[in-house]
Amino acid sequence: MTDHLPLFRIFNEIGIIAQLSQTRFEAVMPAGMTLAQFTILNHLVRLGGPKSPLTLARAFQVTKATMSSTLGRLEAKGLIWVTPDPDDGRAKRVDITDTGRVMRERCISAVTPHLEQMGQLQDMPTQEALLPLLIRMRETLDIDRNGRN
Amino acid sequence: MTDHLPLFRIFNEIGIIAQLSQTRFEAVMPAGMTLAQFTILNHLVRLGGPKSPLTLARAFQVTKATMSSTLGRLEAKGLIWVTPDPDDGRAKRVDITDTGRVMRERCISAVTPHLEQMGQLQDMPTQEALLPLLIRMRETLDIDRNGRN
DNA sequence: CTAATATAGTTAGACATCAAATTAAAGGAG
DNA sequence: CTCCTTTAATTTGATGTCTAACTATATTAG
Repeated sequence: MTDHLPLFRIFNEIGIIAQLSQTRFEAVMPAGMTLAQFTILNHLVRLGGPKSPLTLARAFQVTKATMSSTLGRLEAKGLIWVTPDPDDGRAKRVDITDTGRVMRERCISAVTPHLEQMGQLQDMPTQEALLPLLIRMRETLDIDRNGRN
Repeated sequence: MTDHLPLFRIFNEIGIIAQLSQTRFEAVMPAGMTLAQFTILNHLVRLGGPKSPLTLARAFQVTKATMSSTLGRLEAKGLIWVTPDPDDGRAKRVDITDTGRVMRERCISAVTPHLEQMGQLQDMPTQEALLPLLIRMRETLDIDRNGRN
């Protein structure tokens, strides 16, 4: 099987790369910060808050349960701020705090040099070629998925 | 940051694809079987057993602790067979059982049709182009890593 | 031979993740 | 207005994963 279907090998390589790169990121980040947590802070800064937990879950394609748990940790650390949605009694609104902004900056400062260094190991054309292929692949998986949220 | 470094976006896409594809696999596999567990069974069949836990950990680039935990579950289900290494009192030898072989076959049968269907959504040239790029990328990450095992 | 170091595995504690079940609120059908 | 269904979020229990600390055995230095 693994021999006949290149797709299986592709998924295999992707899984290993995802694991290795995530571990690498987290090793240089401020203590206790994970990629999942950073990504949420970054999203709130770049696209602007507030966002509902469900919106965030969809943006990162994780389940509501996963988002619930990660938001809980961010809130406990004072990096985000969660309030009830005044327009919908079921929903909440999540936004980044000033502490959260500072933490995001620290994460970026910590990670950027390593990212640049890694980028040099890999030539540019390779990177440029890779991205569109990956995006198409992700979209294919996405279209086909049974909406989890 | 995410806007300036293509490498960051690449890792981002890879992370999402890894997550989605793994979840997809596990949804169609026999109940209780995970990708990690299947991969170990498959490895033992394809390359032949027995292998030490450490050898397996290296093959999949996970820590010994991770391998220990997954092997524990496979053994509890009777899918593998673990014995002390007669030549080295610290080591163990892991091999697949007949039950394990049957389970591996069931996993392959369950997953293959889905994999083929997904392969058709993605044209062949794209797949062929992708794999070598990913392999190079993984090797780059690998060379640079601080050996975990 | 003994002491220091290295290697194989396990355990403990944390986090992200999922599926399934639960709670609470909103919306729609009569 | 009441009942049913849908939606937002949480909780529970499982898995894979990591790091750090630990045990036990092997190897190497003196």
